[in-house]
Amino acid sequence: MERESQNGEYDGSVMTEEQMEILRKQIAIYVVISNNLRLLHHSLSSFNPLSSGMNQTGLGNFDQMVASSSGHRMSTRQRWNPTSTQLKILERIYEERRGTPDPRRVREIAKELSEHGQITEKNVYNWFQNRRARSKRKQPQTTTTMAGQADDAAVATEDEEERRSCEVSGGFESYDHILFPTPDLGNIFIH
Amino acid sequence: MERESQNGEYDGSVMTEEQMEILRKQIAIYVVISNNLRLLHHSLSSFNPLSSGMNQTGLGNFDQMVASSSGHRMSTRQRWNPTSTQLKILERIYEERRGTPDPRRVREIAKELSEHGQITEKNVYNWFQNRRARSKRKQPQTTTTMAGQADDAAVATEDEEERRSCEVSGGFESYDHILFPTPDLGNIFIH
DNA sequence: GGAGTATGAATGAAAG
DNA sequence: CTTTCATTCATACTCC
Repeated sequence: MERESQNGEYDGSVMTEEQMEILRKQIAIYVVISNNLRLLHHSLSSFNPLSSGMNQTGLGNFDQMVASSSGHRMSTRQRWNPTSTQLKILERIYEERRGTPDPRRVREIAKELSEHGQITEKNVYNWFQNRRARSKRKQPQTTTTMAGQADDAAVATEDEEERRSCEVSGGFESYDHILFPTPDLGNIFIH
Repeated sequence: MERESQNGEYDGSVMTEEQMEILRKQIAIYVVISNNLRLLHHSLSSFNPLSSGMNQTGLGNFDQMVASSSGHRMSTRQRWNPTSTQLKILERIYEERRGTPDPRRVREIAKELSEHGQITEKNVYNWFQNRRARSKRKQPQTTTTMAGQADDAAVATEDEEERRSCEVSGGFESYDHILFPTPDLGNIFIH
């Protein structure tokens, strides 16, 4: 991209709607990318606990954010925490049968998941309990539109409820050229 | 993203140091990219305020993140922070019904408080949760100097097999709150 | 500008 | 099942 946007150099010109749309899409993509990277990095950390010994340093913020999962802070783990593999399996099972956990099924699941780390039936049971309970409360998550108008510090943020699923991540592959660009940040913006 | 097989088969294979290093670099790059995008978007917003009508494209809401700059302080606020008015009201409500986080009244409260700034039901809910939890912790441990930081009594449970996976997921639900967040997208953007 | 602290948010577990 | 509690993580704010 040849615009000098990064420097805030606009020389008077303002973006067209079309350009804005492109920008929005790019931003959207980066949101997904960033998130995926975060998750990836995160899971990698758990797969390679030895890496905690190696440089937590060097990349600053991101590492810091992720580092907490591999720091030494976890010496006092008393509460079960699913491994990434376990979580993935749990999520998948949850997707299959969104219904009742089924006491018998719980046993099976626990058995299966024990292959990937310590786990008890109770853990599985609780997980499903929480999973369902919380996914239910997430619906009315209608972000209360806030009207800026206040004495204190109102923020007039337009906020419409839009619940479209991850359609963007679907067209993810076509952005490989974005995903693995040269470190030259000047070329971030395509075209 | 595709490096983890569906069945969670990972056994011995772990990233090499070199691969890790590459990953780190890529992540680092995206950290910068994201940050730049955020800044860019921020400046664009001021150029084209009309964009607010379309910005809620269903992805992480950049605007939420950016919008916070119009709050109290100039600092970009990623996480919700009650305005003084909101806090005052919250405290008052808390005093009224000390033991009741108001499962159903949360909505009312959120509605009311939205008059005084950005807020979601979740924010209100969390606030009461924390308020109660922390006011309770203060009492018994009066003058416990170290307060919440020092974890007393290291339980020192079984340490073998330290699973430090956190909220990694392969599922969708798990990061719905990131992709479709309540006004807080802080996880992605680090500063 | 790095350490310490206050607090918003996430979540496993348990109570109701 | 629903609601609450407890613990922990992450961040922002403050102060030196």
